[in-house]
Amino acid sequence: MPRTSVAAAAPCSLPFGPLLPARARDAVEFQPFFPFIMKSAEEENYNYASSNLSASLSLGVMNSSLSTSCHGVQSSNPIISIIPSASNSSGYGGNPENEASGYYLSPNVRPNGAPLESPRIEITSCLGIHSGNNQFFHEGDVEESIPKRTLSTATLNLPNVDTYRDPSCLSPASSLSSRSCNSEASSFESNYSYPYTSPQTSPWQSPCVSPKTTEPDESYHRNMVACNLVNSPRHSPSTSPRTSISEENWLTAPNSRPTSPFKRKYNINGRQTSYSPHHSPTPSPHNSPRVSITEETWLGNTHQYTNSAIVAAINALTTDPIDMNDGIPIKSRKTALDHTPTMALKTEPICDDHDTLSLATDLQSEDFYHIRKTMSCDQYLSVPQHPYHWAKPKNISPTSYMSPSLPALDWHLPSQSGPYELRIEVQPKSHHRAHYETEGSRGAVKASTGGHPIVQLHGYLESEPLTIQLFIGTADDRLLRPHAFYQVHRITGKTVSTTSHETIISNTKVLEIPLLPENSMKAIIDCAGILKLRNSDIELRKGETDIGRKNTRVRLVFRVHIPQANGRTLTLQVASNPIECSQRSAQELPLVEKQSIDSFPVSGGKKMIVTGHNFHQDSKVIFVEKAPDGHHVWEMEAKTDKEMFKSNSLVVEIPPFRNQRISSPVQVNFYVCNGKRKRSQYQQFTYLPANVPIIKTEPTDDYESAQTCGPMNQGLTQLSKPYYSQQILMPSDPGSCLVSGFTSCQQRNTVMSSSPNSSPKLHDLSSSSSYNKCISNPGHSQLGLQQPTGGVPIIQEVPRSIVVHPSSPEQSSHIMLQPQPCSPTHSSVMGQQQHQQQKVQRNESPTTQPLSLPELHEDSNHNLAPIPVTIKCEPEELDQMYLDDVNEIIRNDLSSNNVHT
DNA sequence: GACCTGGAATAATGT
DNA sequence: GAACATTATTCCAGG
Repeated sequence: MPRTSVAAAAPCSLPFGPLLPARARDAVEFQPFFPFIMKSAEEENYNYASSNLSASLSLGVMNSSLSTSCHGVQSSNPIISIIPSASNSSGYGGNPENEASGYYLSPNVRPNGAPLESPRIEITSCLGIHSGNNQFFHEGDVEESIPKRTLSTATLNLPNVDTYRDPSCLSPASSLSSRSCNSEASSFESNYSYPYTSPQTSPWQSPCVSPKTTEPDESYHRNMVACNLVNSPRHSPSTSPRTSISEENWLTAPNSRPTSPFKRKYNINGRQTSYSPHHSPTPSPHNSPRVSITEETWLGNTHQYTNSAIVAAINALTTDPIDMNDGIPIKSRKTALDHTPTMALKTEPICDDHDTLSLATDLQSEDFYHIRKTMSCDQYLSVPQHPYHWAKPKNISPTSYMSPSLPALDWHLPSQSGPYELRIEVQPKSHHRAHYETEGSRGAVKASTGGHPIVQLHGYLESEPLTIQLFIGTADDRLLRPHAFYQVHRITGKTVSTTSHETIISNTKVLEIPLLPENSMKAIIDCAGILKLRNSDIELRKGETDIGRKNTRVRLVFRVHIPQANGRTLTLQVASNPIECSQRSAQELPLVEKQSIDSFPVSGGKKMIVTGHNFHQDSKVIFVEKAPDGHHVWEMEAKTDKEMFKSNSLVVEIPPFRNQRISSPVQVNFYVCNGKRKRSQYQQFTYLPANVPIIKTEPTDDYESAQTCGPMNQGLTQLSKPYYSQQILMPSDPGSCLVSGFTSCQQRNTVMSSSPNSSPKLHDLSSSSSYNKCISNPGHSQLGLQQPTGGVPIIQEVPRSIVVHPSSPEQSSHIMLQPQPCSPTHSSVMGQQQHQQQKVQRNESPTTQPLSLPELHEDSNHNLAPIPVTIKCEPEELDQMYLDDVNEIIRNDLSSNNVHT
């Protein structure tokens, strides 16, 4: 691990990964999946007085001792402070429709009476550096705020740069494209300068991959905590110390087709089971969020993404501009600036923030130059003015400034908050052949209707234009994040009507598209193509553990940052339906886009219309029920109506389910098969009990929710799975369900942590995505069993009980088994949590207290029927007993996990 | 001439 | 390890 020396009180955004003791980092809790509200200046200043970066914590997954210890960090390291989280009655997991305020990091009460916010990451950073790619950054604000922060004091000395670089990553197979990342040409193409020596500014990956680690076993244990946090190479904006030109020239002939750097073996879940000697010495690839996506692994593997939410948040805090272009080959940035001035290539990573680049591109030249003068780093060049004047913010408070910390690209955000909703009005086509760097553009992504995708922001009534950010995200229903092997490609030309603008954020190209009130805040996305990066290039990136092979589905991810009157910024995000990007798949594989019915009683018999592509007359539709280990418990070919066959639609008769007596919905899958190895992805389908509602405690509402709400439906379905040792009722947000505008069955993934591979004791942070998607991405709604530490509760299986870990008390109110308020006759989970919340509030307990849920009984015959939930009303004084007991269990779990992970 | 598009050759990789 | 199948990447040609 590289050593860093940091000016003690330097108010600069510094990556705290290697600086922060592992325990502290472990304890840091993020909430990356809710509308991101940037802090007001007042709040910033409050924290600034004590720390540069303060991470408010609520230890949903950590024991309290960690929390305590973390406080020590504050004194030992001025970079980090952990601020206990106060209670907040409105958390993030609430109904996005009626609890808009819940999305805000609303100030509560600090110990001294000052407002205290709910758990989050606070970055108090040097302004200029952290203006981020925020086009609302206003010059006036700059002048007001900059003097408060000593920009020039920010230093980050990272000696041993060479040793920090992992020699194993000096790839003999690095290609021209990778080389181009650091070439002058690339900087010319991208408007930016991309200094070469990234590793020293990329501490995030280091805990796991540091080549200085010479004793794997020892380092393994020593770094495991850190690795849990930083295991995602994707989250390291500097994961790739690109091989230099000389290195590559030495070892490879230009233009030779590179061989894949890793020939990997995968187990049934697509996990990597053997490692190339070139691979970075990351201790546990199983922690990697990057696993190949295969037919077998398409279904939930969210347990693999442990702590990815935290990593995502770390990524958001990362302030590394150095190799943000790393991994973006030359051509991927080619379109950015045919008309831009040549730029110098500077390598001093003085101003250590990738957001600066965004800032550079977002600001008009004048503003930017002004800021540049203020900043100590001047290696960034201006961007010529665009015909569209990238939006400036309203004149906010003179003392306010835009927070540096726009949410990282792999944070999960909702599509709706309060009056605002970001919606994809026209979805892209399910196929788009991405182009390689060696090819010419293959044009913009089109809509299935023939036009182009359309995105619209609803509820925005201001006159200020906004900007939509677009990047290419993963399409598997794990944590949505930027796709490692695809980048958005800016399309220009006379056929393109939409202005766009490229920037790069943490290795990811982002297209910025104006969202104008005169266009009803609607943008036609006719300027976005998709570039395919060579697998070998990406896989060679340091720390990259995902593979590109068969990982050819992407989503368009749109974001909008909405300035709020209080100076904060609300960020909404929505992702498109998956897009298959391979040529072959586009020609051969059947692809299901829609189905007319998501669920039906076990008797079956009803006709279901499946629409998609590449259907044949002899296409088969197979219904399967899968065990967590992937084995097919049941498989049945559905009858298809040959006469009604079309290449883009099939009429299928829903087969009867194998068990006609289920008492709760059962989720199965189906796929279209055109022959051997030519299958569509799995689609979800839910068999409903023949007659009875399932949840007796709240039969009507729950049942209806199950019927009408995809995520809830899935959640209930999961409950019915016989694989659970405990039946778990999923918390669900009915509000988010109401938001759902697309069929949940569009997605095929079932987020199930019930897999035998997923330890029930592990808090799978990444599974947040599922819950989050329930909120933010109706088209891909999923419901996970656990929630990350971030804004929503985590359900953790413990022996004989179910524990809910709200990451902070304020979020507990969103743990709901049913939409309606609990009645006194059955103190529902929500009711208990409210008790807890109130108690915690009274006690001003800053840390998360796990909450006890009523015990659920294992289905005795393992036959799909959980015993109806009976929720016993406990005396209020038992709450603390529960808390204590559960805390103890969690401590034990965590300590054992830390040892065994 | 640049871009877009479809097709296919060929290498790499997996079974 | 060979044969075959599948996938990735590059190349070509036409619009």
